[in-house]
Amino acid sequence: MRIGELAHATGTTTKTLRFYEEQGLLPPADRTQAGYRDYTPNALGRLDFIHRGQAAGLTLAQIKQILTIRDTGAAPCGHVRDLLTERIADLDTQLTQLTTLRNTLTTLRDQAAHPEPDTCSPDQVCRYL
Amino acid sequence: MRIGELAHATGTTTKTLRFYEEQGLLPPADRTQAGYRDYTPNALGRLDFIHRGQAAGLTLAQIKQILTIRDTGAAPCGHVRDLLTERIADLDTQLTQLTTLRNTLTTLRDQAAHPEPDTCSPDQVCRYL
DNA sequence: CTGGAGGTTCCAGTACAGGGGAAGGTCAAG
DNA sequence: CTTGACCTTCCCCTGTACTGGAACCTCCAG
Repeated sequence: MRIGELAHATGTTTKTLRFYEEQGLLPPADRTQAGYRDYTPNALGRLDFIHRGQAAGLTLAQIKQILTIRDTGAAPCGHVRDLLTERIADLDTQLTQLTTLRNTLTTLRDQAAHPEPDTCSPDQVCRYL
Repeated sequence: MRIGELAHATGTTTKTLRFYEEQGLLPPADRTQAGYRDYTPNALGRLDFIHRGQAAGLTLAQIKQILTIRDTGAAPCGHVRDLLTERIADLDTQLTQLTTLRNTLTTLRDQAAHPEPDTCSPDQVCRYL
């Protein structure tokens, strides 16, 4: 399977696949005599996994960690669970912060709905922020 | 007021202040005979505003828009209100997506809490993701 | 044999908000 | 007179996940 086919089959681009290889997410592909990359169907599953990892908000570096564990022959379940737990904690922090920010901004905007430009000094730029 | 004092007073760094000047967020400061930047106290209010804008999640580019309007002599209230509205809509989108993701990840992690490594094929890398 | 669609490598750039550090000028204190 | 703190400009680097383009090679159809 050539790089263009694989890209098409997995909904990505040849650029991205070469990038993943360079980053160590995909093992160096075999080459044809002409020097073309020649992928086995295994690459499909691996790319699907990468996409699932990204959908879960993992970074390529984290996905690479899992793949590396898998490549040594071990089952990465434990590490995956830890990463998911960490990611969920991050999400909770982020959700809290964004909710607080949303409340603050809503209050500010409601105040700005009745502007009194005269009470804004150039120094503070804008009373409503 | 020299750049170091201003940086200290506003809790930032000289690097950042020069960067803001370069980006057009701060007007070019006056210079002493020696070529040192010499700030008026106005810079304090302007920097506070920049920090408030950042705390609201605005980008430097958006903050610059507001400052440019203010610098032409107009009150930027309307534009600020629009930016806040836009920002709140972005937050709502983000909150929805993150909440959905959080639910998905929680389900995945709970499944991964009872790992059955044998049922994970190397091809799919990990059953739990 | 030629054209076009693929492939190859390598270099550079995107957005974001700065940070690191070199080479040199300035100023007040000791 | 020198030391040290501060200032100047300059260019490159950080992290993230790619994307664009140049110059060149290879394969297949007409």
